[in-house]
Amino acid sequence: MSNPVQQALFEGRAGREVPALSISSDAEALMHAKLWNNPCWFSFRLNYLALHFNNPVYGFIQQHLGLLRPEFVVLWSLYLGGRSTLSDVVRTSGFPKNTLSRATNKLFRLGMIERETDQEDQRKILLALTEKGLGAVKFAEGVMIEHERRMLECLSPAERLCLSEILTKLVSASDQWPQVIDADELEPNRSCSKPQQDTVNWASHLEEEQEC
Amino acid sequence: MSNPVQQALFEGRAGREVPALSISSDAEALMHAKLWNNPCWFSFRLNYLALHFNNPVYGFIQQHLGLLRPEFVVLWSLYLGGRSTLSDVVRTSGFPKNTLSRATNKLFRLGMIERETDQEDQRKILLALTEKGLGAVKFAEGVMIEHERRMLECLSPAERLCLSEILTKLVSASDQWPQVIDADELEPNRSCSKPQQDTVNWASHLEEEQEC
DNA sequence: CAAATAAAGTTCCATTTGGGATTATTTCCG
DNA sequence: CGGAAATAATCCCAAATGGAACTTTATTTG
Repeated sequence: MSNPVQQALFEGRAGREVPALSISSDAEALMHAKLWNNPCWFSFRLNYLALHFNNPVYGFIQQHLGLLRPEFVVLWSLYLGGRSTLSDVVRTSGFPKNTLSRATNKLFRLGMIERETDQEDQRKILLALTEKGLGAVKFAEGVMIEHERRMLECLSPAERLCLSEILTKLVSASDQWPQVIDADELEPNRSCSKPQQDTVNWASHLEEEQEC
Repeated sequence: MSNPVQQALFEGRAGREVPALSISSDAEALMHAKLWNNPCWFSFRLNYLALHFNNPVYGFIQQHLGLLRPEFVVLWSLYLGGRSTLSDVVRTSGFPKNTLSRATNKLFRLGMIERETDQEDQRKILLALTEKGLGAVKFAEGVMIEHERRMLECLSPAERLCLSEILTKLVSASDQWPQVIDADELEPNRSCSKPQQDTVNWASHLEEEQEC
């Protein structure tokens, strides 16, 4: 562990190594700072890469299928998981349930899914793709796979393997991460200038704000 | 390359290896399919992991600082990049400019940023953190770093180094990815059942849809 | 140099979003 | 068994969002 980058990674401070390249515009300088000098290097790059998948792909889906992201999320879930309830889709997608309920209604009116009340448990409504829904998914699937392929083509096969293994490890560990952060858990001695600061103070200015 | 996972990665089909574990609920089965049987393994895991950072962290920020995500994005940008214009933040964040314009107004009214018209170019308004804005960022920074640390603690130092290098490579290549996907680029012979299908058909049902 | 074009920010307004209450069904437990 | 708690899905409505038009200042071009 002689290398400063390895040292930083060991301490959990990776990603602060700065590639030496000349910066032309101000926006480039800002992007450079966000990418290479960000204390949350991992999360920022994660969001950055996710954005570069989502924007083109969901833009395409909206333009050519007329479906919003939550709507396509339902289709994709049913494609991968088969007949499922709305709650199952909610739990595996991170979208709120009323958003997906609306999405489901629209897909049903478009004839892309079918609904059937579960006779075992009449609270549940089982959702499934129709032929039309499957066609829509298949239509988008090619574009999604192709875009992902282009994103990954800069990596060697070994690097792709390594990435897959590491992301697998992260995803598998994710059930041990806190779903919600509450201030009580924060250890009081952080690098903050005012250690004993009241954590609720910040929000107190908001009540005065009405417009906008 | 004897191993089927390596073979899949070489062909760009990684992530379809299925860990043998027993599945209890339906939602778990669906999640399993999404994680381990998803043709877009990379993008799904990317979004999944990003969600597990964003939801807790922005939930915390909203609760304790009273700031929405676009508002905090502006603060974080100014923290990392120093004095910047709104357009620079727009270009490096992926949020639309009116959303960030509103965010900027709110931050200004809260006294968290200051604005100064650039005397070189009077179209530009330079934004900078105030003491109060810096305090808010610092308050959130500890929580963000801690949450990211917890996400990465399942990896060995070598794995963190490897992940950092691979994400760096991906981010660096991202300027060569298409920003937008148009159907003209699609090669006609895809694995779709109807190769000659009109790509615009799908959206044609939407005009009829009024309510919801 | 004036007209056309571009760029930075804001405003307008229709659409989308999501927290919380509501309804209906099922499960739990005394 | 029967009331309380839990679960599935929807509804209501205020808030957030983002496309497009607009205003102002700068740059390009004929």
